[in-house]
Amino acid sequence: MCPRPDPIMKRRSGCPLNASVEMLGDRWSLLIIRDMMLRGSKSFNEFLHCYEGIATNILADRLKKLVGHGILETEPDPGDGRKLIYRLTEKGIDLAPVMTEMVLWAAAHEETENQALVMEMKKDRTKFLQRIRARWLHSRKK
Amino acid sequence: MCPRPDPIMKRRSGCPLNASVEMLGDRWSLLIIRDMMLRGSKSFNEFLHCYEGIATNILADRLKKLVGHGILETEPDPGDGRKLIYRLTEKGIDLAPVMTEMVLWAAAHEETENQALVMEMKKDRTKFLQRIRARWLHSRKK
DNA sequence: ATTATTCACTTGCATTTTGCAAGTCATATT
DNA sequence: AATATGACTTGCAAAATGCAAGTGAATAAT
Repeated sequence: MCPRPDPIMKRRSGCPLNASVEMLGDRWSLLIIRDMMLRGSKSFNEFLHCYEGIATNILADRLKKLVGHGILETEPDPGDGRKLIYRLTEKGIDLAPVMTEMVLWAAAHEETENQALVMEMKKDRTKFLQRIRARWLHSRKK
Repeated sequence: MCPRPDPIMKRRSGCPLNASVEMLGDRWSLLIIRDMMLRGSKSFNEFLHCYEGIATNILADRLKKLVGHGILETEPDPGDGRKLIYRLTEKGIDLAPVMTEMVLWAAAHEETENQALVMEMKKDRTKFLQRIRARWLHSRKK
């Protein structure tokens, strides 16, 4: 009885950076989260049409893992029985600072596009993060 | 003549987050950088004995890629001809804020160890980053 | 009411990456 | 001269990735 839902998920180490890397250290997870935060993507098809072009099987796998890690949660679309709505959890939206630092780092050291976004982040990091969180809060209240 | 050394390295997209993910989005790169920043590791053997246990071929590959991305640089050890000294470049040490946010995120949402480090980061993020950079500056002046 | 389309996935299969064990080879140490 | 160390390669099995082509339920069009 009462089988603990997540007894000891074994990690390579207890280091917090390692925990992050095991959840997010691949070529797609953070891009999915980016599309949710910045473009408001929330369905399989919207993720599928991200600029980088993820394959359907990989996307399905990553969504499953992100939900499993409590970074995303799902809800059936009330207006369309085929659709599933994906949303960032609190834990998920808390990745905004990570994403911001990664964007600013690359923008500072590589040739990248979307300078408008970078400028907005650089100008006032705190305000930018507040805006992302505010949009998220707004989107989740029915 | 004059073959441009890095003419157009093609990425999946020009998004700065994608650039970061393509350089750092795997299960080892950031752990190597962590060991350099926090433990002062600087040789192949030191990286090899990180707690998570990386294999020699993967380590060699990651070091090569990190050097290729300008995140690390090497220098032969003046005292021992077998040894190579790896050091973080300016671009590499600039990853400190990324690492910090990833650590704080995992510490906030997962069960992790090394609470001393986490506390130090949380207490005063700016001061923590300054200390890391100061140590790095000190280690690189001969 | 039937047909076509959309949506969120699976499945099969080839390619690539990862991981382990065992070399290799140039210094260093004894 | 013999042994050990440091930084890698190499071979090979297993896992992850990527592409194309399904599948099956729910909706939209005719």
